[in-house]
Amino acid sequence: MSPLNEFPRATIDDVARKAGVSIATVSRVINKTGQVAESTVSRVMSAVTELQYSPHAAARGLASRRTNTIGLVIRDISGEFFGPMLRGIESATREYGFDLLIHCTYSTQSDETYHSYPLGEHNSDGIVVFTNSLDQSEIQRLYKSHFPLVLLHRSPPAGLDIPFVAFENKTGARNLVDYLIEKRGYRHIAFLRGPQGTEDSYWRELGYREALFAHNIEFDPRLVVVGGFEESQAYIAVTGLLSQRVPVDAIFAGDDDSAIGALQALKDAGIRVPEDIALVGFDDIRPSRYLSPPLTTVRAPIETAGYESVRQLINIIQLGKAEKETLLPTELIIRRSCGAPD
Amino acid sequence: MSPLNEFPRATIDDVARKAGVSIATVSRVINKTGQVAESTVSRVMSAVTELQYSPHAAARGLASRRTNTIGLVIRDISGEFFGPMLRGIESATREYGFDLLIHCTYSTQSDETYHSYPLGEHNSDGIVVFTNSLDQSEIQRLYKSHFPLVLLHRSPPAGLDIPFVAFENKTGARNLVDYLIEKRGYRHIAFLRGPQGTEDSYWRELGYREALFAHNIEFDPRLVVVGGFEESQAYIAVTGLLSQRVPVDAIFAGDDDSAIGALQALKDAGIRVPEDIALVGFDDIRPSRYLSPPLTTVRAPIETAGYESVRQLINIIQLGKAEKETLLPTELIIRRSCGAPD
DNA sequence: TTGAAAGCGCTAACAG
DNA sequence: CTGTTAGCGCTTTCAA
Repeated sequence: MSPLNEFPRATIDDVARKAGVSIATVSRVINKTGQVAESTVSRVMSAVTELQYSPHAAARGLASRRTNTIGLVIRDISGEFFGPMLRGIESATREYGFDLLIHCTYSTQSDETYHSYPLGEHNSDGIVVFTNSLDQSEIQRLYKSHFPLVLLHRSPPAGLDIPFVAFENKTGARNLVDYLIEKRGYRHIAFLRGPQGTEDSYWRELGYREALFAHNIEFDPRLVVVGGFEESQAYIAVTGLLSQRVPVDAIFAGDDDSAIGALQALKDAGIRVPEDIALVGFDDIRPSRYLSPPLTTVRAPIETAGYESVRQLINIIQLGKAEKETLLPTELIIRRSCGAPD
Repeated sequence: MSPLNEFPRATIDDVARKAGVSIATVSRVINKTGQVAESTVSRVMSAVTELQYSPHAAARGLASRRTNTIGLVIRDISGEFFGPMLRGIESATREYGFDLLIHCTYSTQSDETYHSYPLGEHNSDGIVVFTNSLDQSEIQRLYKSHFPLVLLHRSPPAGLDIPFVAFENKTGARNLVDYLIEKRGYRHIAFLRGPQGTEDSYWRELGYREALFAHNIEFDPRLVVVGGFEESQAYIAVTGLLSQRVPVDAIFAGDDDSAIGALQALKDAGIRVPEDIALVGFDDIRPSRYLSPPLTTVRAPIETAGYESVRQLINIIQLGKAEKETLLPTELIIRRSCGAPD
């Protein structure tokens, strides 16, 4: 009936039979566990090749209580951020010989009969949780069951001692705003926040405020609006900001996506960038260098962060421990949008 | 020793015991297979909830001979193409209740003792193969073992009857070049090929040639150079083309990435786009609309193609059949780079 | 409508 | 160095 299994795969028994040994020996050879005579090894190996034998992952997992798989939980696949991040995650995963299972929590279809946990001890050896893709209670549940966990671009909920990986957001933002003030002479710098509760946004704003404070510039709440880390929302936010008639000579968009929306809003309002108002972003996504003018921003090591999160996770799985906190440095990328010469 | 299993998960036995039924009944309730009394169902369900039971994927797979997982094989994770494609793939996967396993074939580490097949009947119910991520022999092996397979953005090797999903590349290119000739009056149109053996490039070039032919423009091989679907290579190719002093009034870059490189080459050579030479691409990736001038291109339904490939694959898995060929239509996106008014 | 029991293919003691 | 054997947690006949 099922289209599967019309031509059954070779099993460990087939290999054992063909090589004239027991399945235990085959297992030893395949997994390089225990001593096996040279001649036996080669007999087994040729049987493996001949039969095109590949161990059945489920059987292996069941017997060894290890899945050899790590899971990635994300909210959805979107934006310029995702590709590089996954590239880092995948390469670490493969480098350490694990498989990669991906799960998006976007549309939680609630027509399930029972609350199924998509990723967990039943199908992976540990998971990387991206920002707020999993709610607090689920993180807590996994944590309490001692399931290996690493958080990417978010810190753990209060009281939970879970390793996490993030950018040096505050320092990056601080350096950027310092530069705007010191080298380019701006004093009325607006900030475009990310969505409510985004940690990245929180720390970037803190860096922004610190820079203002360090230069004796009073923080003006009217200059902080919500750009939502997103093009269209940023457009609206900046349009609104301009209509307020508050003096603004530069805009720090919390991320490059919102910078793109901001740029459009400025252009549509007939404002020249950077002559009338300067614009800077954060992340250095692909389109940023192609904008007119090219965008000054802070380059975040997105791929490295992904890689590192998996490395830490595998440390937990294999050694039982990892760095509690991995903060990756950023780099200031100066382009024309801040008024710098080409 | 192992950090795992310090707090063992609930098994089907635990649930059965707590609900006062046999494990067979629990299985029936969970999988909605077979008749179970209303009252029994609710007893089982509350036991499940209470114990936070989640079926062990490996055990399930071993017993049922189904993994409930589909695999994606790609060469590497790169470019603007990847994100949207994966979004489509993931959403179909989730919609049909399958898990998604990803494998990159980029650096085939050959230090494996035996040739391991990363994705196959041992860990997935079927796989989607992206372009040329898997060599012919491996595709053949899987095909011959009747393993469910769908090819994405490539057609099957000769003689193998494998369903595939792709864009209407030829029609898209044909429409684009027709437009350049008919509406914008260009006659000396260059073409930037993709890497050797790329099917997308092959069909796009065919559309380009058809359009020339249909308008009695002789095909000039000097106008076809290799842009490699990549920024830096396209830069070099276009720079070389310009130095040849062959008349060119428009460039059709085989994809948008190479269009970006071409644009830079033109600018660096002091050539105005579109006044001196027009430029068009294919794909409509994110940066294209932000270039100066914004890029005329052909929008390809990248996400839909991903979605569709999984849908076809699941049809094979569940019904044993699928469309042999799914070609998705493209859309002409006119922007300033081809000389069109804003 | 329910339960008993036989595996699924493999790993990991434990013997030899 | 090698073989025997007992499960891993679940699905699926087959009986009741």
